[in-house]
Amino acid sequence: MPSPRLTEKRWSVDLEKKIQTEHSADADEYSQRYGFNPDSGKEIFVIDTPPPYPSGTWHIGAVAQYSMIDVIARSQRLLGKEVYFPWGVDRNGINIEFTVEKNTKRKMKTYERAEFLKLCEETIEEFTQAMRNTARRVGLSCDFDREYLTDAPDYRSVTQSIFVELFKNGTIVEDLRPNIYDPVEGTTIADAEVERLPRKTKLVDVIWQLEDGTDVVISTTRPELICACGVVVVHPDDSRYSHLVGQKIKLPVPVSGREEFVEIKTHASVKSEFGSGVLMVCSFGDQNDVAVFRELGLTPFQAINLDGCMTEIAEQWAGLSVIEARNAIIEYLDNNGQIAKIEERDQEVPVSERGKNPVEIILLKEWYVRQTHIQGRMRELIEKIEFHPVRNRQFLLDWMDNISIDWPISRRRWYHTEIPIWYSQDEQHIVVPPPGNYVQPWRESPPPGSRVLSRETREDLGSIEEMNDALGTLTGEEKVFDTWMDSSNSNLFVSGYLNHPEVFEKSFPTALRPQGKEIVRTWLYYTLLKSALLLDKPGFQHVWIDGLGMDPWGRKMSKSLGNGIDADSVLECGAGGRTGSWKVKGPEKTVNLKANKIGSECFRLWKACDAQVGDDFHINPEEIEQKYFGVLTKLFNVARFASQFDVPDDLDTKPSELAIEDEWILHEFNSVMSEVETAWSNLDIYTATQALKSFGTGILPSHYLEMVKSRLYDGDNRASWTIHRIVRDYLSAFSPVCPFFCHHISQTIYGASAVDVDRFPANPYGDEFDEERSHYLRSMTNDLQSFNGEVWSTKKENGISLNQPISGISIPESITEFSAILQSMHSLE
RNA sequence: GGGUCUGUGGUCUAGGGGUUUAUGACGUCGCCCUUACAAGGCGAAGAUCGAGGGUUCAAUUCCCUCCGGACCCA
Repeated sequence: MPSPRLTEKRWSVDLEKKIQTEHSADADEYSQRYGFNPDSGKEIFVIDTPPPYPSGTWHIGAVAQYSMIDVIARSQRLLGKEVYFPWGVDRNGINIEFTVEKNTKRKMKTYERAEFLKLCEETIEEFTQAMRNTARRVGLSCDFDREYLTDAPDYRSVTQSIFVELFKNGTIVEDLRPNIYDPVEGTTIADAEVERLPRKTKLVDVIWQLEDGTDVVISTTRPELICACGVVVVHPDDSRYSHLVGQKIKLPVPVSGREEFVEIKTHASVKSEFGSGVLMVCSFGDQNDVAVFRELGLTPFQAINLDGCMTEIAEQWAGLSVIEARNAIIEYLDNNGQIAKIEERDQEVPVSERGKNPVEIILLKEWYVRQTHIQGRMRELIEKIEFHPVRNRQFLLDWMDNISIDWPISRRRWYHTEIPIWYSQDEQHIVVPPPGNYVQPWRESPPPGSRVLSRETREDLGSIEEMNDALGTLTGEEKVFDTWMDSSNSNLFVSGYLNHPEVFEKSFPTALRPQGKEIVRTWLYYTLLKSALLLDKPGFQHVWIDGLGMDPWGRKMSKSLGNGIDADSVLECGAGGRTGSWKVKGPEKTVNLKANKIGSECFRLWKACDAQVGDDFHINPEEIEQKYFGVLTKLFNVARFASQFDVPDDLDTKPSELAIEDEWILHEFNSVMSEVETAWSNLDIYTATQALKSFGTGILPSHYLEMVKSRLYDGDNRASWTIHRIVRDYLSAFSPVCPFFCHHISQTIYGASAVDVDRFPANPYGDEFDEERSHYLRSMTNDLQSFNGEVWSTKKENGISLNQPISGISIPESITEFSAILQSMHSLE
């Protein structure tokens, strides 16, 4: 073999790492390659990448998903778009507060606020650095120079400006409403942040009495809320109780500062078969209570305070925690003979997603984004968005069907974006900063140019400088925003809203929102809501919703199950002679998975080939290696083989007199390439990668290369033109999936990197492309393949080695045009 | 408990009323060092298309029920 230009014997993870290091070594070269240049004149394609939340480890499923977003970014560049692939990190939120609390064994509220914020910032920066490394390692072609952090002043100022904008247009309101509240963490949370855990609860049948002394049994799991009971209801069709309706019933425990009788009414929400079929409605046991209070126009009581303790109306139980009060009241009722029965029940208790604390519904003055009024319009706007896969649009629509209350956006936490408001002394006015300022009202005065608004009418009354005297002492708002208030601006931020209006003009609606399906109800929904409220636009052109990474048995990966797989261990598997080994808890026993070499290219190839977008995918490192490392080896060898033959000077101009087998493979290649181009345009990674993989490991090496080997060795430059043209263009088309692999090979053989190609490779026939001729040649493919297979197996059966001559085999009529080459290929006699 | 999605050889996947004796890949088994590649080649075995009903001349495909998984909700 003449010496190949590609000198490495094989593809390896060490080679991959070397290429990767060189690739990011020169920062200028890197940003030339992957940076966003809005003035390039190309069509702009902005990707609203999901800013990951740094928590110490980056979930391998998320990394896999992210690498596919990179495939999209790179394929869009290949198609000639000006791609902005941002690198953002979501760093606001209660998670990092918990981490700091855990690390220092001190609760947040025992700190000075500023001191605590500093601890959070330092801790999250460490986690962020680990994440940046993984992002580079998996080959993300993000514009790392423009990294955005959601806790940085530039990002937070956008969140704050958008809040002011929405306040002015009437979409943000302040109100005293029932809110879901986590008493342990001391903050309001949104519907979307509540989850349910199974617990044992006591269902208590309490004996109440009517005015005339008749006993009525009412079942409840929350006897401590009797003091907040506003009405007792039965089902309108329940004949057992119809005589009760309209009567008054006495609360079975002493209360303070309220009427001790309530009326009995009917309500359709009562489940007659539950307990005794008589229901006490309290402010607020659950969402249904809230609804009943609203429908019947009752005035709610405040039974639980911000610390999760009973208020004054609970009489002698005031000041006790909810649980203490429950036990004490059960005991009290029992001593008075007012308990008919107590039953242990399994119940799903609503808890906060982050703190896992049972939540309460209490009345609080909070800030809200109005959303119920705009659902219809949002549906119209969503119609204009293309979903990938189409069926995942349903997740969004289902969630929207369930929206019945506004979105509470204020939180009583610290490491979040502050609500940018100061209140005047008489509380009638509010002061908001001018756009472009990040403010911290809990420790700062309003910046110059701040505006004074009427708290009630939102009317702009003038600047702070003009109004200063009328305001008195200002009080800064201490509350902060729900983190989704920040992250739901990501598409606006990366598209240039407020900061780069001329870019925003060209790039909104944002070209693509890629994300996982588990955050449709939050990130996707809230982002679309913002776009609708602010701009009355759809927010995105495409939404790409991927499935989740599961363990090898299809279960969710979690710490408690012990079935997690660390992303870095897979990416580094095979580097520096290290192999990978994973102990993963399976459904029956712990399994030890082993692999010798994976790396980023193999990992990306696996995800691109093995899972359709939207389907959950099983992550098994053994399988990734077994199925896909060999593909890289094969492709590498094809290129290495080609690289021993001189590269023609002009690969762009097709020689006029090609042999029929050259023509044939070019047409086969063309047809694959047009399928790939279409697939890349449709964000269809699976189809593009599959098509390339099967051509590159199948028909190209097994049939074409075998046919033309001798011509190549003989220095036939039509054959070498054909193979080099195909390899070069193939690498370009494949570069989105395995960028370092393709970069290295193309750079070595052709002196130009496949990752820099910004036009999808052209059909070598150009204007002379003859559809009929193409069809005619490709119609012979099957016969060629089976003829070759037949010769190979016949030789084998007869113990003839493949390079020895064989006689008595005739070439089928359908492929007689290939007679000459087939004869020499197989040494037919 | 409800909604949405999903279930194809050991594993992963294609297809989506008849052209299917179900595609391809990996793995398994047998044979072969063949001048890029044993990280290769040739060949073989392996699936009542989750289970049960129904619609139809015909179901892996459509419908229903159930079972398993995922996501979401009460």
